Amino acid sequence: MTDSTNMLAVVWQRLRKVQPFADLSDDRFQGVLGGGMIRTFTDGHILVHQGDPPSHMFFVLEGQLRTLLSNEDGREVTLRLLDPGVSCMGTVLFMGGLSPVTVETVGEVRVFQLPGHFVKNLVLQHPPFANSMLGIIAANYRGAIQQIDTVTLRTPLQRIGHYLLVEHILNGSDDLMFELRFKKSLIASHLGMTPETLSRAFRKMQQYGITIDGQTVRLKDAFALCHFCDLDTKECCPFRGSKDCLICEI
Amino acid sequence: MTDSTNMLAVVWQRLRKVQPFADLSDDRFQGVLGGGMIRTFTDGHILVHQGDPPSHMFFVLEGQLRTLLSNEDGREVTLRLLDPGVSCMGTVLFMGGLSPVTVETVGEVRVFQLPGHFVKNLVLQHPPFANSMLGIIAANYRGAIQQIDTVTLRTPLQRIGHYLLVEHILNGSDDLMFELRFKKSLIASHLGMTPETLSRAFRKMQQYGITIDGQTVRLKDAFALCHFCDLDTKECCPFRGSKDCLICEI
DNA sequence: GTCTGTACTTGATTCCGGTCAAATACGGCC
DNA sequence: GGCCGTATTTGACCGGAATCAAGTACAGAC
Repeated sequence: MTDSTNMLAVVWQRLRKVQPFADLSDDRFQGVLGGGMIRTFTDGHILVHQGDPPSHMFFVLEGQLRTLLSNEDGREVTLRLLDPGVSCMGTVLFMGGLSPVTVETVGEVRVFQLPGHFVKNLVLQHPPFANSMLGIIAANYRGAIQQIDTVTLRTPLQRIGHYLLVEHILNGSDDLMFELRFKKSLIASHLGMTPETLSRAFRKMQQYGITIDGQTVRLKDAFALCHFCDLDTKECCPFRGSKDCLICEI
Repeated sequence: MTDSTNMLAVVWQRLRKVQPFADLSDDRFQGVLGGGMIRTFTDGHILVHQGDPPSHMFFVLEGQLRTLLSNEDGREVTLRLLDPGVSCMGTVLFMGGLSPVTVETVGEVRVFQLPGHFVKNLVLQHPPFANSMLGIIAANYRGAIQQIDTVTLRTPLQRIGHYLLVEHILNGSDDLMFELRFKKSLIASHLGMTPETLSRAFRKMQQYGITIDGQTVRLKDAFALCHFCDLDTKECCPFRGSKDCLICEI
């Protein structure tokens, strides 16, 4: 088996079942694989600069990416933190104009990149694919709205509580202990605060029965984070409406 | 001519040439009109509550709408301010789940509302429509990203400068005087600050040769707002790259 | 093991924007 | 014109997060 067949097998395995490819026929998916390429980058590599014309849609195969905004004096906000199976720049392709975001690797990363015109053609030729793309973009939009909510309407403590809650739910919420997926400085940047503030807020969370040690988060009980729940998150909570949840009670 | 024919004429005139309808055939557009309905609301009416399941996509015919987020203690951020010809809730339909935003009238408003399932069907049946929807959603997403940039990376003064610049460009940028489209408290809410801070910042703008008197904005010269330009906005600037622009020079 | 660089924590200080309160301007109405 | 309600402005004050500055923990190189 050649190296490139090996790689393709990896892509297949990673991307076959995720949006926007899940609804494609095997044939068409094969065509997609042929239309794109696999690339590997080292830590801190910039895949797209703010202001570049968008050329590709990227799918994370291994490692992590982040999308971010920055201003002239070097301050930055992290918009999204991407794990394997997740895509970026798909939206930007349809915005017209230049990319408002920068895409940067976090550690060593392997991505699958698909040319923009390829994605656009697929949208026009294959309605279910267009539908998937709509779903992806809409989901990203929801994330952006969530972030606006977070940075404008919540205190640092609430932001972190909410972030931990979402992570906990993503993690299956069956364990009272889980690992932070990203290093703290990135989380701080995502939540629109400095690492110092994040650190202090983590300490304060002990009052709520939540302790953070390194990358490990420990919860006193399954409902420790309920205090930070909101309508949006409640929808995804496996204990939704449980009598033990103080918030859901109300 | 009956009243309802009159109304339909208004809708036709307002919506025929705007996205996502511009690319539809007259026949299909007629079908769209038949599938939706026209409604009128008074000031402060809530069309959609945060947490409602999204049911319709709305198009402003006359008046203004705003979309907003709010938290438990009544603080709110305005996400978008909609003038006639603009739509909302289109994105939310494709997000799945409940609406993260509230939609509220600003003054008396006439809207055209199209059922969600109607929009979704059209997307599946008519690829160019799907493409338009992608464009709309992507544009909204760009707006959201712009807003994150604004509230996290810019000072109040910069936010307002940028806001005025965009308004100026939308206005055609041929006049050194233009009117604010929205009342100041709404603008403040959109920019993530209090009316007091907005007021003080307006005053400071005099240093840059920009005076605000009531709803009227006066610029010292055509380049007074260049100080607040960014890459994204530069793309839309009619004087882009002009030698007279201090910023573009660099 | 030490050394080194990075990430994180902790403390002291500063400053910006929010809050509260009061004054003022403005538009609609009679 | 005068009156009233709302929007905006202005001022005084306060609090919380950023900043600056050390100090600490930790992983990796050797």
